[in-house]
Amino acid sequence: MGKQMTEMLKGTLEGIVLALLTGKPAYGYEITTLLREQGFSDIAEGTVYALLVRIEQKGLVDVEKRPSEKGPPRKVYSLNDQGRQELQEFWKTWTFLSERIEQLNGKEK
Amino acid sequence: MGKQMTEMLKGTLEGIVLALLTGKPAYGYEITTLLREQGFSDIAEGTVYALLVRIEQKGLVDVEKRPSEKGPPRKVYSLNDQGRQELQEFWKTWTFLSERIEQLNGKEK
DNA sequence: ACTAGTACATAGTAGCGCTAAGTAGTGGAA
DNA sequence: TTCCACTACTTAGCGCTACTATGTACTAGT
Repeated sequence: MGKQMTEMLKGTLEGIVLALLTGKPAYGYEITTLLREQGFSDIAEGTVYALLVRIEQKGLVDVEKRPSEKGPPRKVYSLNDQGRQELQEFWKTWTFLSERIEQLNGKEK
Repeated sequence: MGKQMTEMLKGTLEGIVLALLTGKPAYGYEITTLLREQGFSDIAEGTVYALLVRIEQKGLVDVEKRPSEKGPPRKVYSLNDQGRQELQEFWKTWTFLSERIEQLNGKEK
């Protein structure tokens, strides 16, 4: 990751993961793969797992352990009501910020 | 500031300030005021000054000291070539990130 | 036995915005 | 003339988050 991207992900990655979880539950390894496919090609595994621990402790997701055919058991995370609410606030904050920034983009030159 | 916004500003605030500096030089107090007017209503003064120290040390801006009629001398910052280059990279990173996130926004629901 | 892929965990580090407290200068109100 | 408000800049310490690095554990193929 570039250093810029690393800093920018602070505060947005949580929202991104919550958004990924909307509709369909997922487990850590799966989420990491998804993120990498969607362009965050060198997201660190540890980053994702640490984030998942965090959002679980904040009570934004429900967790269920399920056996895997190919390795250790998976921890499947699904968004709960509190998580959905947090996600909504994420969108509000994001929209606000991105509007200001886009405005600055227009101004220069 | 909400905690979400605080985290989101990490990595974007520097770009925002660099963008503000495009075209017209400005000093710290002025930049803080500008940011507050543009919606970042409770940006901490210390945050801005610390950021200015940082971008000066990274060599992204030129600094000139000018007397003020109303207080201590001002430190006027202007974007230099390296700063303009950094700003360009900021836009690239921002565009990439915001496209991914906007895409997620469309997907849900 | 070895390797690769799947799956999760965590201690330590760096970077950045915030808090809080300070210094310094000017002008107006009490 | 004392006090306050505004202007203007500085900096130590804190909390949060992504990254680095390393480890554990299970399965399947060679």
